[in-house]
Amino acid sequence: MSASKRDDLVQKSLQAFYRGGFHAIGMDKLAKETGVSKTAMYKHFRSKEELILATLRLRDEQFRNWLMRRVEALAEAPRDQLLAIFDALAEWFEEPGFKSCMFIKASSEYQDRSHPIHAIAAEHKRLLLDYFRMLAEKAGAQSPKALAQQLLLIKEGAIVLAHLHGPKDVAREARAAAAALIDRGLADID
Amino acid sequence: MSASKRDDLVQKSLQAFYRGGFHAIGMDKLAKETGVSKTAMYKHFRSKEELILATLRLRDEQFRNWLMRRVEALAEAPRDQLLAIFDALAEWFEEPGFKSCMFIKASSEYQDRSHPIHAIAAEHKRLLLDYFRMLAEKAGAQSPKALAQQLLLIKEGAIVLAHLHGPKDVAREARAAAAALIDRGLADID
DNA sequence: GAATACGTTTACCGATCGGTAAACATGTAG
DNA sequence: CTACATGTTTACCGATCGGTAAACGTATTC
Repeated sequence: MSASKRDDLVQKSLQAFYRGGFHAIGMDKLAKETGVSKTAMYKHFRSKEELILATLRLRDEQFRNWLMRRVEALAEAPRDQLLAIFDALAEWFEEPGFKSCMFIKASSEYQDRSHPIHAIAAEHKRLLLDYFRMLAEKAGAQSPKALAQQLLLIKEGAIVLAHLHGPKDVAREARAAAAALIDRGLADID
Repeated sequence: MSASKRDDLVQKSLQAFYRGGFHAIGMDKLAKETGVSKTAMYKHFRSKEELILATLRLRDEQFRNWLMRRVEALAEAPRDQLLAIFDALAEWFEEPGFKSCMFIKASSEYQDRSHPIHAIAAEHKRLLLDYFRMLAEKAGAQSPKALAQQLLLIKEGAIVLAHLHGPKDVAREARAAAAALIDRGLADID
């Protein structure tokens, strides 16, 4: 029960931090929301920072898993999968609880690149970049790295603007921009 | 002296919040950093939130002014000015103190769209969108609104990734993506 | 049943949070 | 010089911050 209780704590902390922010959610509030006593929390994690790191590791796994599964479900050909990224994003933006990206928010609250929380956020984006590049390679892009980076730019921008302005036009224009860049990145001659 | 002292407080608060984050910088620390006593601060602003709003209003003005002047200095033709946005961004990313966008960070810490701080951040991006659209119109884009939105997506993504991964490749790929979308958005036939 | 071990709750720590009241300068008008 | 207004400092408020020690309950082992 101990291992699952720890997982339960991390899962519930993840939701609380996602909804409320890292600095804004204190350990007392977290104990109340998760139903785990403060002392119990400090038995599993030595500090708030380590708990946050654990929630971010879980979120990284959850999100990338969700995205890959969704992309595979929406399209088969690598080229179409690159575009399907933005269909998946559109679905995410429409979810009721959508509140931007956990890692963008983490890097906003822990701004120093040397901070472990910032570093894990950067790593998450790096892994997404790797995923995009793999798809771009399979699709036969002239420069998979450049295309992946460009698509990641659009994805991050879309998240930020969907959070600020609502999902309305954002997902559509992100998809349109991505389609144009994919077309261009896969053309035989440019 | 009163008016300039207030401006001075806002200016110094802006720097402190930009470097440290909104929740992380308390009013005591702010008093110490700005050299203005806490009571004096509360004479000018009824609450921390109002002070934050004032810093964001100043930042909005500063940033949009800087961007427009820089774009005008870098290019003359509207089409080139659209691209020059990303040259200006590249310069910004290379500045020593660059730590993402104040408004992205504000919306990360005050996530509810109904919150005044979130709202002012959304408004800032809306004003940038208007500026981009005006340039796109002057450049003769087929759909100025769509092109402006796409360029804004890239800009926001670039800021996020420059903050997370450093300025290295980000500005270059942002510019390349923008160039492609501008080409496409200004073509007579598509 | 006594002793040991382990996880939970309760109560508490000093520091800091946002915010305020009262004491204290300082300048100006009569 | 007095009287009043203005602005600043000092000291303080209850609440909450991240984190901890000790009391307590419960199960296992001998």
